[in-house]
Amino acid sequence: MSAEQSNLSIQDEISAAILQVLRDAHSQLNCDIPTSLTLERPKNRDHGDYATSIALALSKPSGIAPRKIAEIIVAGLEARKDIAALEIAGPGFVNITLDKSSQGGVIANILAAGKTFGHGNKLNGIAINLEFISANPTGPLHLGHTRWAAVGDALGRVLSAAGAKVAREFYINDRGVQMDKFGASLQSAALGQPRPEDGYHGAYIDDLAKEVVQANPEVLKLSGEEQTFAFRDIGYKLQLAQQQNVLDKFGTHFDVWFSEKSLYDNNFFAHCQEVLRSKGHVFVDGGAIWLRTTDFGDDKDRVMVKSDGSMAYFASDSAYYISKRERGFEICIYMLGADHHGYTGRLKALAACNGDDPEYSVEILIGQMVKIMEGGEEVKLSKRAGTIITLEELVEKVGVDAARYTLIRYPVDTPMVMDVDVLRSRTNENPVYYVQYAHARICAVLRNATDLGIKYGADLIHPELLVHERERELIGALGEFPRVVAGAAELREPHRVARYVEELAGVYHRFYADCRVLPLGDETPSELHSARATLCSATAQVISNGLELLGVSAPEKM
RNA sequence: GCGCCUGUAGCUCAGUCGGAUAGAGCAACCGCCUUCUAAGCGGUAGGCCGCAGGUUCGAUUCCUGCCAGGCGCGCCA
Repeated sequence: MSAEQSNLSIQDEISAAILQVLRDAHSQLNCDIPTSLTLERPKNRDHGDYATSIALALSKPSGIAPRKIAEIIVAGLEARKDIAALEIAGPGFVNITLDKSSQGGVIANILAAGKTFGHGNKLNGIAINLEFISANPTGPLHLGHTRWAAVGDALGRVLSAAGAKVAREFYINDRGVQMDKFGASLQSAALGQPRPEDGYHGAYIDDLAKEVVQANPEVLKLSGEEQTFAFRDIGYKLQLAQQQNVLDKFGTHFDVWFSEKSLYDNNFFAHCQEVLRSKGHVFVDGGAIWLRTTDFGDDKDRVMVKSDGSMAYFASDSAYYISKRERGFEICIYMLGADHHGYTGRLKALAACNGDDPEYSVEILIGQMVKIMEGGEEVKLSKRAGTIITLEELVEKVGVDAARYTLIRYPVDTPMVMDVDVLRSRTNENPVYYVQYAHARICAVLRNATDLGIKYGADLIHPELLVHERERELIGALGEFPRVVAGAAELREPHRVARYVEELAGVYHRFYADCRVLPLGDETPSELHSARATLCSATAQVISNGLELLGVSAPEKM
């Protein structure tokens, strides 16, 4: 139902109408007419509620002056009742001012759709595999993972809201020498021996080693390699559970915890190798088995099976990709840290080797570094992990909502600094509170409305009464939400939702300052009070829906 | 050397599938609570959108080159 609603939004209707006018004038224009058109929302209110520059864009291909084309558009729209004014401005912009009563439709849509307002069908039915975090289960999750824990989760929510079928996956790197080092580190910690030089040195290793022994005292009876492996396998499960627990508290949930090791069960890797071989890109050189990724633009070919018969990391990468495709995902999104951006070439080439269009089936998002400041200095040391601050410690410092919101509100391709002191503050400089405060404020107004017997709801919108500049601004902002969500999903940029919600909160605060919602003193309740309260409830709904997409709570009281 | 990312107000950053006067918060200054949450609102001030070319009706946005910073270039994982 939400899909139909967003299709029926007033701006979509008008842009469709403009395209129809242009198509009708095809013989005159004699050029290609675009298939879609997005109305802009002008910054300057003198330019109407919506504007389009399509006349300027079509001027060149048609050879007709832009103002002339604008006239055609205006003539074609003039009969519409939902448009109050049409104006041709500057070189050929068409400015559209909506009829006041037609704006009420937005409020009705919001109230009818409730939690699903903003959902759409832009990515309807597309099966997307969203892989993020993907850490070694050999220690606590740290800051580098934290950005993805927040952004990846939000992106998953946004993609789902746009209609995609999303599977969020955490790839557990539970194979290879890191795991063995981890086992050896636990073993030596438990036995009170010095840690291996290239092992893990964080303080958490001691605790974990104790836990392992406590849960399985018999490991102490083993010896040598057998004991190392026992520590590794038991410690791995405990550490993974700890990661899962922390993520759960952080509000980040996965559909699939995918074990790298499992790629080698039941000859799956052999099957993948055969798939790639059958497509002609596997070769043997120097006793190693390679994938010829240079066929598709990679810098160098990649080893899958080393000359000693052991598996290179890329073997897992390739098998994992094939697993995703065989499980029916058409788009595989990888969210990687900046230090892994060199993977782009090989992952795209891998897809091409599998016969896929890498531009479509593989998307790689690179997240730049996160730094954390406290007291004007960079925080580097973690008590637990020894070197790098952990996700858990960040949450202890600033709380889940502030941490998530701050991580999400910036585009991922720029490095960011989190200032703990700001995140603990409760003022304008802390956007999460700014937005949450707007929501709590509305809830307070609505509670008071109920106490005063002021009714509000879909049958009390009275759009003809909501003519104050601030009211029109607010209604206009509310109507943008579905487009913002669709854009965030399409561009894989959940931060757009955060920025929108901040904007909306600001518009609401200004409305609140200028438009009294509830009766003053012994003033008689009127339809305007109900209409404004209804507008408030629609705003609360949209703020709440926006925060939901970010995994941030929308408190009713603060 | 090659590749990816970044350079916008004093600070932290938005914006850009090319559009009308480049935005927000902080910091500075001046205002607004005898009635809905002041965790809020209004105002003043602050800009060669890194530099130089190109594309065009129009470039902060696209292209090229340069400068500066971050990151990466293993039969490691």
